[in-house]
Amino acid sequence: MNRQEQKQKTRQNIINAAFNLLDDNKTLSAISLREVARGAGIAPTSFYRHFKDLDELGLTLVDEAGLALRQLMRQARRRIESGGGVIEISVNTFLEFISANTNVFRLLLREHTGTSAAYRTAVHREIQHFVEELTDYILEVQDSNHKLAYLQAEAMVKLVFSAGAEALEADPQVRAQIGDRVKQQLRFIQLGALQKNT
Amino acid sequence: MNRQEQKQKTRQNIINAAFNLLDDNKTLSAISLREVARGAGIAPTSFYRHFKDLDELGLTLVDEAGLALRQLMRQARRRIESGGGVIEISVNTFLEFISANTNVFRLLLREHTGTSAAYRTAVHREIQHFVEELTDYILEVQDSNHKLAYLQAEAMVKLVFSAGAEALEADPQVRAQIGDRVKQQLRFIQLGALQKNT
DNA sequence: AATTTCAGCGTACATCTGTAAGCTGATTTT
DNA sequence: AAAATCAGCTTACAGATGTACGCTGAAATT
Repeated sequence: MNRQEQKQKTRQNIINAAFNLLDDNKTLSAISLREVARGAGIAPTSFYRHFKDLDELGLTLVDEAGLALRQLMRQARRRIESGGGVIEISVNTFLEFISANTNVFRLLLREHTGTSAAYRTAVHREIQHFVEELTDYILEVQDSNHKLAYLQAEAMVKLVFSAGAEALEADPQVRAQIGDRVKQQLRFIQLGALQKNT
Repeated sequence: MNRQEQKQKTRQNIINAAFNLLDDNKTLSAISLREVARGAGIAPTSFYRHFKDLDELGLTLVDEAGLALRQLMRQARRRIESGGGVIEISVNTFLEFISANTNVFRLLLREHTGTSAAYRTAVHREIQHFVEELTDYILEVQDSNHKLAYLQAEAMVKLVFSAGAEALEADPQVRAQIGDRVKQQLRFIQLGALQKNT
């Protein structure tokens, strides 16, 4: 194994260790360097060979979470193109994402209203990207004006994230109910926005 | 001054100190006993004369926040009775509340998605109360069925809280824009729910 | 007046934190 | 083959944390 490869691997270990710490009711600002090092199987001080700061690690995690979010969007779009109700498929895809990447979503959720301004804005940017993509999509399929479409998209994303927050702590069975509920609410918005437009 | 009175006063000092610590990017789970004691002007160990735990203090704070939320609802209802658009007045009242009780709202917002399950459910309960009150109100004025009204109320509350989160970090000028935006979004929901009903 | 209660204090300790300093040994470069 | 690099280690230290223990003096009770 290369030296660079080895370093990359350790770096990934650190990142994974940090994500795993989120399981245990931790915020990014609440995890400690030593904990992370322990989880990654390295000495505390070795951490500095990879990150200048815990903050730098934190921002890296947010970036990774954002990346996952974009993959989620791509997947949803692909599924929609192969037919099916947009709302139905989007919500399902989102809920699957939450089940598969629990800690990634947890991170986004917590840091969105968290204590670090840097993390907050970083997460906000990712969500904003989400909103903009949805706005474009609405403009494509729904014939509306940009401002209206944006308002609609923003409201929808907020509701979906909010539902995701609930789903995070619920049994799979309850999750399905949460999904159904948010789907209906999204339809309210869709109907309302359409009516407003005409 | 009575002994009891003095104790009450110190207790309030502790509570105020804790609320003030939220200013400075702290979660309930991130504030330390010693910090609080320092802020309240007592020795660290004296804290235990008033609270068993930091957790006990935390739950007390959540309770106080819930109380403030109910007062907010009462005020909004009173204003609505003296005439004016429901959405308009509700959102305005809510935004005023946020400006006047910044840290109370900050607390609710942070702990709602925070790391302590106990705080989360405590906050959830308060918000749920909010949703139920709004459901009843909708049923009064809008002639709908209970399930639909509940869905509508829940969506509205979520959007309002979400907007509140944004407002919390914005200039007063931007706050007004946020208010306008959420008002429009609430109208989407209202329109959509009405249409769905008929 | 004598006794009990108890809010608040000071001291003390074990545990955790971030990080500075310098070493080691394998990998890479020359 | 010799030299340089550098990921990871050990040791060390100064802070911060929660909290156990026992004291004090004023207020409340008897």
